Amino acid sequence: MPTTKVPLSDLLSLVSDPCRVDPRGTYPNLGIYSFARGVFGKPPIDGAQTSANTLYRVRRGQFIYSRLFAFEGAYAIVPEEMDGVFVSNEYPTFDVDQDHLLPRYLYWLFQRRDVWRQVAVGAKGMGDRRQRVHPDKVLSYRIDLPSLGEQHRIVEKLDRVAALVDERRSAIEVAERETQALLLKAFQRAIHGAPLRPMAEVAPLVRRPVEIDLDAAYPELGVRSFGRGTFHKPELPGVEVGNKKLFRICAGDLVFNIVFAWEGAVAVAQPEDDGRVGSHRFLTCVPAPETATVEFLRFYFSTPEGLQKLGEASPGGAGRNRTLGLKKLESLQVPVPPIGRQHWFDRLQTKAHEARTIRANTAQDVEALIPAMLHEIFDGGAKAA
DNA sequence: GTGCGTATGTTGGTCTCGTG
DNA sequence: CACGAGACCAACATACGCAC
Repeated sequence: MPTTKVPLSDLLSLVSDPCRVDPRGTYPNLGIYSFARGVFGKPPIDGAQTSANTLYRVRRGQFIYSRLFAFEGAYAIVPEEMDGVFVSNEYPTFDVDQDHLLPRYLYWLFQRRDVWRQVAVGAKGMGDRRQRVHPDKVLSYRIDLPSLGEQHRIVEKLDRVAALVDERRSAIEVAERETQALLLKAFQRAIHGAPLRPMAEVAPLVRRPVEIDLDAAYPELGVRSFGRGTFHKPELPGVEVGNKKLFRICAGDLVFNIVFAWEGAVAVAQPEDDGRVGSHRFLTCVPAPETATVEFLRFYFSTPEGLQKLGEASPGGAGRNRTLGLKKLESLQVPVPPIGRQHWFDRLQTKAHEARTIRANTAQDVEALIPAMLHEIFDGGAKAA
């Protein structure tokens, strides 16, 4: 590219429009999402509540960032609808010299991780997990500055592709929801008219106590809420087990995290989970092969009906900690259609899962498109000197 | 085993104090 | 005395473990 590098200080000027806080006033407020995902409205600041005595007004088209989160891309252009909104002193704001730089071009430039990283190099803050970025760091960052016409062309191109990506993304989301809805419909058909039987008969509790060897290590298994499956916790050395009882988990177990079962902490132990252990908070149930399949039951506990039953079997009100009662689980009634119908449904689940994997891959490709274009446009050709 | 309180981790934010 | 940077705080999610 036949352009020269220009420091942002030639194009941006740090501005500040301080307003003394009036305790009788309220001040509309904005925040900036990390990863350059734009601004968001925050609840207005109440002049009587806040301890700040100065707030700063921002104007549309200004370039703004969060000093605390610049390292992870909290940069934005103030949109039309946020004109005149207030921010604290943690949000440096700049006027853009629009005769030479399109705000939208700057927006696209700051979509790039590379740029965040380069601007934040040497950022202040050692002991703290965060690193503030000083406005001088931003102003001294040097960018390629093509002509306004060229900037227009680049912005137009990126905006066009971004719109397509958005379209694609929402199409994927729609397909995802549709699959889920179809699956639920199919499930309801599968259980239509099926008898209800207690868990104790359908998938009795199977506990496999572990003898603790002080020299051994015990890899623990966790179950995420909201049906998000299992996860691996670090190994627990035998000496650290203390008096906690551990139970072995086998692939194919239906595992309940009893504290969070009511919000969907139910999963099927996968082959890679086999042999891991869980505390007494993790219940493992094994379906009787001729009666029920584990995936069928897991699905039931992800439906509104199944979750409601888990909720009813989980008393307690210590915040989100609601322990699923053991006896209550054993007597919990689940629908048990003929095993053939369950297998039919499980095949549908497998198909749906495959479709979801394919969509996830497509989604990944789609999401990679913009970063690839940014790379090509902003650092194709000449390397920074 | 159960129910419940509490510890710990994560994230997004403001406060305040030492210092040049 | 303004400002920068760590201290501190709030809200929430997750995990632990005591006492009955």
